[in-house]
Amino acid sequence: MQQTMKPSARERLLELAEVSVIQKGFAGTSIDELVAGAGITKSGFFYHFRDKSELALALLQRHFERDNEILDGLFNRARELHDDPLHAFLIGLKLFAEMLTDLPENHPGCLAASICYQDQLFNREVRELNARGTLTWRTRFGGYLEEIARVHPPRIEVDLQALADMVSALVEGGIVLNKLLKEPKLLATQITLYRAFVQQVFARD
Amino acid sequence: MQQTMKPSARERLLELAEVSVIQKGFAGTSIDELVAGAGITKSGFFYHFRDKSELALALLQRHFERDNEILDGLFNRARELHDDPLHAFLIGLKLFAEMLTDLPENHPGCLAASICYQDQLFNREVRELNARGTLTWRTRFGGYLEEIARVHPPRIEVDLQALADMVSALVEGGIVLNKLLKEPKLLATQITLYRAFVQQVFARD
DNA sequence: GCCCCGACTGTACCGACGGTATGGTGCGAC
DNA sequence: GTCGCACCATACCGTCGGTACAGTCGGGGC
Repeated sequence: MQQTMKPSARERLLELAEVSVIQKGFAGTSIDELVAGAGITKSGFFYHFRDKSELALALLQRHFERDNEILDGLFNRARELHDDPLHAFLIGLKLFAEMLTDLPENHPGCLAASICYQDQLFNREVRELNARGTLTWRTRFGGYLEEIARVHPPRIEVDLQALADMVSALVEGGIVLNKLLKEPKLLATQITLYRAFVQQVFARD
Repeated sequence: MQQTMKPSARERLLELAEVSVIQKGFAGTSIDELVAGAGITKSGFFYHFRDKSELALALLQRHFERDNEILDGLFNRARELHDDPLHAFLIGLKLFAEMLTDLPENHPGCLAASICYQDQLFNREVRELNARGTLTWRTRFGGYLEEIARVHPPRIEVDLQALADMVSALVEGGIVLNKLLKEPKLLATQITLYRAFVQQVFARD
């Protein structure tokens, strides 16, 4: 009856878990609930995942991959629109802010922080993947900024790595503030502000 | 034997809970563990707190109070050191950054975000207190910035409320990044960067 | 001296949850 | 035809948050 063209139980579990974790947090997402939703039994869950940590791992992995694809898309497109790395980056940030207006919750930062704040629940592997994901952001934005700095020497002295980390911090923090204050535009506004800062740092005039 | 000048079981519970929550998160802090540490029984815990949410409430309240005292101390002292609101604010931010270098974990933002990411565990009261605490920060920094803007008209167009929220976002996000990457200076560096931004926005020349 | 009250203790129990164990089944590939 | 993947079924464990309720002990008021 219910086995039409099922996208495999594992996929269904991940899909359900993603939605639930974003809504209710990882600790608030029970295995029983997931298996009920996926129409399988608890044994089925533990066939696919050794434990809940392994589910978190798979979820994080998926998120980071999608995340990188999206960011690549945005900033590569921005690069096509403008030759100068600074202006391309500013366009990219604008696109990024626009994207964040639309999907304020569906973000890996959400997952990353959620896991970070309950990290005693998870094994080393999960924590390491989480750290690697964050380092990817540092590398990405650090790279953009260094490229910019070579063409446009900064008007004030700034630590470029810190300026790169600021994106991550604002996204993570913005998600928290958004959740607390229920102002969906907040995240986008912060990125826009960051954009203004970058402009101030590098733009001559 | 062990009842010397006991600071009341309730106080002991709060003290233990604070340490444990910061280390292991709220969900990772069990009531059994707390009562064992405080040398009382589970019944004793539920005598003082209706449930775990009420413990969170008390914890948050304590944190926000201390937090406000500390920030008042820093920025009032900064104000004594300089008459101009901009320079006083910049001094205050420097003091703030220095403070964050020392106590990177013992921060209410940590608690606030920890609760925010598991908010299905808590009742409305806790969530509202959490939101109020964040609004306090917005009001505080928004006030400083408006005062500054009256004396130093911004060189670029910025939303002052967003610029105020940026402090909260950077602190919350900085705590997450610090936890993930284990770089204790990260938070202070971000505040220092924010300071540079504020300077760029308002300083003539 | 008595009684009440606040601050607990002690015991027993509940349901939800993560997780383990173990054996069984349907079905497609080879 | 048999191998193994993708599950199912059942039963059970420890931990945790939480409930229920009776009992205890010391101090202050009367």
